[in-house]
Amino acid sequence: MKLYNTMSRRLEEFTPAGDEVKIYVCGVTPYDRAHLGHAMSYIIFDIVRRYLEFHGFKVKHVQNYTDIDDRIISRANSLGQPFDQLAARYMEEFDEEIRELNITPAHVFPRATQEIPTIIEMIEGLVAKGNAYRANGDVYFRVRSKDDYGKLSGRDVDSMRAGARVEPGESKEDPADFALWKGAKEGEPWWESPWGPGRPGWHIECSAMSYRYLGETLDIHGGGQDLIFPHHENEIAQSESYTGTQPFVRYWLHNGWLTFGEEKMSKSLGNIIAIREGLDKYGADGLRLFVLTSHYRSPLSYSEEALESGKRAAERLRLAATLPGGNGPPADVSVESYRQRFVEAMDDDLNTPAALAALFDLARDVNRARDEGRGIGEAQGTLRELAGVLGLTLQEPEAAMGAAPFIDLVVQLRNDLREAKQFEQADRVRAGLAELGITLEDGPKGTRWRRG
RNA sequence: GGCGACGUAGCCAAGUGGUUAAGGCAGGGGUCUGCAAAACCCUGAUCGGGGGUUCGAAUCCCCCCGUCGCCUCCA
Repeated sequence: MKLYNTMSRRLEEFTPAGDEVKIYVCGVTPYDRAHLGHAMSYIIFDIVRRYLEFHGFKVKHVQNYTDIDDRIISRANSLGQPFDQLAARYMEEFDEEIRELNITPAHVFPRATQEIPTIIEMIEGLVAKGNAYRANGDVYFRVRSKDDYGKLSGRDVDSMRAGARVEPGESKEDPADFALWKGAKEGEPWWESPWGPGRPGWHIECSAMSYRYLGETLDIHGGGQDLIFPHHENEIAQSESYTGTQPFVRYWLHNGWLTFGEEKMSKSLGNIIAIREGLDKYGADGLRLFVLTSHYRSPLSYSEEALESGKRAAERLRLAATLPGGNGPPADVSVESYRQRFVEAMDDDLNTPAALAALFDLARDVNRARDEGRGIGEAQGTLRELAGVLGLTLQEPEAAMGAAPFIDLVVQLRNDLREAKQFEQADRVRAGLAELGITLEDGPKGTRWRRG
């Protein structure tokens, strides 16, 4: 299979370096609710993993939590609660959302605050090698000590200097240098270190955690495109300087943006839709379909219409895959050619829109065969299997299934009315259920109901 | 200013040199149904604009118009 490598800026045939594929995905900073942009990114990397496993690769997947950083501290302070309590709350929420989104959990979910020894060890190594220096209570990475700095994002240090940010009180040698360790200010959480009390800077935690759990070289490192610079650029600088091994990462994968209208969906623009809201409104499969109808490297724009479309499309696949077929001769559906289309599409840098198109065509074949009363078990099995590779559950939303016996009872009463030709009464029952979000379908084998 | 992405039917979105330009949603017509729903059948675009290369371009080159992202908050 081919993957687009941000480092080389082209498609490359993927082969892991060892027996298992080592994947590190940059996780969230739990300072607020996660939004659909995050969901998009983690759905995409879930597919990377599922598809690698589909191909028979053994995968080790690590996804971190950066549970200490400026935003967490400032939000916690403004809410008047301990930073770790705030982070814990959002990590819990995120875990639950991941579960509901049917995203395969990483094998390891390390947290920055629990990796302080590794982080300190790495910083010490960088200082010892001359890649980092202390300044007041801080430690900075010396960008000029790595001559290929900027190779991932296509920047050179000189052209960056103008825009580099220097906070008051910082004493960097070069404006482009970045913090590995930040000395604690009044009222900030801190850990003891050789440079005095402080906390890790942004970037170093990922280098430390990926090193600890996956080693010097990762097969795949992923995240949103906004992480290319500075985050991933800096990770490369730290990791390669520390280990002396190149490359730090063999394949860099970055997903495009979720936009809201014409703008990027982001906290700072205040145009976010929370994952929770999306799940409640469109369901896990609906959200996933929405994400997958676009290629992962392209920007995807949010709109209610597009999400609604995803929800309807998910329902179409679900019904095709689950409604029973007839007793007739097995359908004449060449599942192998569909499987081949699917694999070809996915092998081509995870072309999920094309892969989905194959699934929808297969669904049409299934439906057609069902209409003819033929056996469709095999075709449905293939549909379910391939949809599963994309992480679709094809399950009905689980909410409110406790009402099922009552709905069954009402449906039965309505059918009594229909048998008595009391259609007006029967239609009123149907309309009433529709108001409650229950759709009825009268078929030759009786009445079926579903949510939506 | 530097680097990058994008503009395909009402909406979302594949395709990047060569059969009739995928698929989804929405819409219209039909079949089925007591009526619906679901499903099935039929139905829509020459690819931002202009020029060029080529036997042949949505797909390559040039110019123009428009949109967006990154340049140390960010999946």
